[in-house]
Parts: sequence; C-alpha cells; structure tokens
Amino acid sequence: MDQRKVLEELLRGYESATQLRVVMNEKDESEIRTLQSLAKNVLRSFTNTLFLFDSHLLSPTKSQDSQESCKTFNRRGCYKRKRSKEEWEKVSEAPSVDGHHWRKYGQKEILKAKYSRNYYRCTHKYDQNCQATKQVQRIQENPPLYKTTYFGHHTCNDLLSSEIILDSIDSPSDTSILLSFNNSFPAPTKQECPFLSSSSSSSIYPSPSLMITEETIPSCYDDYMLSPQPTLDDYSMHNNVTPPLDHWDDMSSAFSDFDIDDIKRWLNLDD
DNA sequence: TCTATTTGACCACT
DNA sequence: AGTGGTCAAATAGA
Repeated sequence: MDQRKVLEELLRGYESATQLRVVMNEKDESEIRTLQSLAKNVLRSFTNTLFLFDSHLLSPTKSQDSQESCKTFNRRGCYKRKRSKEEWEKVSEAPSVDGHHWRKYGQKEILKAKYSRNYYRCTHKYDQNCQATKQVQRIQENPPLYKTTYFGHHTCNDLLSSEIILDSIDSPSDTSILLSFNNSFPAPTKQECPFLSSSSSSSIYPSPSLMITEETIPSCYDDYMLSPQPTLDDYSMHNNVTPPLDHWDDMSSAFSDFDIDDIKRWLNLDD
C-alpha cells in the first residue's frame, strides 16, 4: 500500500472538511447543526488519522536488532539487555498519554542528564505476555519537555488501545462513535497513539481502516483521545481521564503533536 | 489486603 | 570499570 497516496487522500479530505466547516459557520446555525456535527466527525476522523501518520511515519523509527547473545537468567538483575523489538522516540511537552496501562519498574540517574529516566513496562506483561516497554525522561525544564522512547509493540488486549473513541462533542444524546482498526494495511504503529490497535505482534502493523461503528461506551472513555494535556507533574497518573472538550476549536489544541505542515513537507520532500 | 511505586542490587554491554 | 536496563524487596497508598 502506498502510504503517500493515503496521506495525500487524507489531506484532501481534511482540507475539504475544513472548508466545509468554514462555509457552514457562515450560515444559520440552527439549520445546519446536524451538518456541523457530521462535519465535525469527518474532520476529526481525518485529524486523528493524520495525527497517526504524523507521529508514526514522519518520526523516523530506529530499528534496533537485538543481540542474540543476551541470555535470560533466573537470578535477580539478570535480564535481556536489548530486546529484538523496534524502538522509537517521541518528544512532547507532556508525557504522552498513549492509552495503554504502564507500570513503572525502575528509575535511573543518567550520566550527563539533568533528570532521571523512568522505566515502564506494560501492565499486562505477565498476564498477557505483552513485551512493550517505554522510557520517559524529562529533557527540559521550561517549557517542560519529555522524551518517551518506546520498545516493542503491545500484544495485550487493552481496551483503550484497540478502539478510538470519537463521540460527539456537543450532543449528549449522541451515541459514541468508535473508530475501529484492523490489520488491513501495513503501516507503522506506536504506543503513544491511544487509538491505534496493537493487538497483533506480527510484522504487519495495524492501520486505520476508517471503519466507523456506533456503540455505547463507558463515559469514562469519552474524549479520551482529545485530552489536551495529560497530567504533567505526576506521570504515574497519566491514566486519569481528563475533562471532555466542549468546543470545536479545542480540537487543534488536542493535537499538540499533529502538524499538518509536517505532513505536507514530508510529502514534498519525498518527491 | 492488594496493587503500584521506590530504590538498591545485579549484570550486560561498551 | 563505568553506564544503563531490569529485577525484586521494601514501602506507600487505596
């Protein structure tokens, strides 16, 4: 599958939806409320998908082949130093909320680093043999910047990782809309995206199929992916559900890492 | 009591 | 030998 064409198509849809929104804003609001809602969902879907591409494709992934010399021991402190998993980094103003449940298992002072590095593993490491881990390190004070390095993909069945929650923003009676993913297309995946399925450990990465289904979901997951800012001070609290966004314009702030220009630049550069 | 975090120890890697 | 990744006992909190 040509990822470039997917991106270009998504960009077209995104920009069309944006224009549609502008046009609708100029009309009688009461008449087009339904259309507005639909347009919001369309635009949000494009935004979400572009966000995925932005963070997954445009951020180069270092693939680290492991040292087979690593051995597993039973004694304390013995471990496989490097796993044969992919790794990738993400730098953000806040420790990224990625929709997975992590358990901190270590903290180290790193040489020449101002801040200590925190080590996390998937909560389902043992019950579901999920090998995903991540390291979070603060790299800057003002504004706070955190570098998160992910190792391996989730193989656990984590609810938040397998479904995208896209409920309507301004219509309380609306049923939630889930954006489901399957493994139809080969594409990279990252844990920092709360809405990307990672249930497969195969080399075929999950990719959004833009299949939208309506389901009722627990309210605690409402607007999960639209959380504008995760808790900064205590990363261990990153599973908290942040308040829902009430305004359309908050969409942009919800995707601090999503840069439409980055995607456009990437498309041009690759020509 | 159960679960998550902290932290010192241990060991692989360079 | 120094550094960094992981383990697991101790501790904290719900």
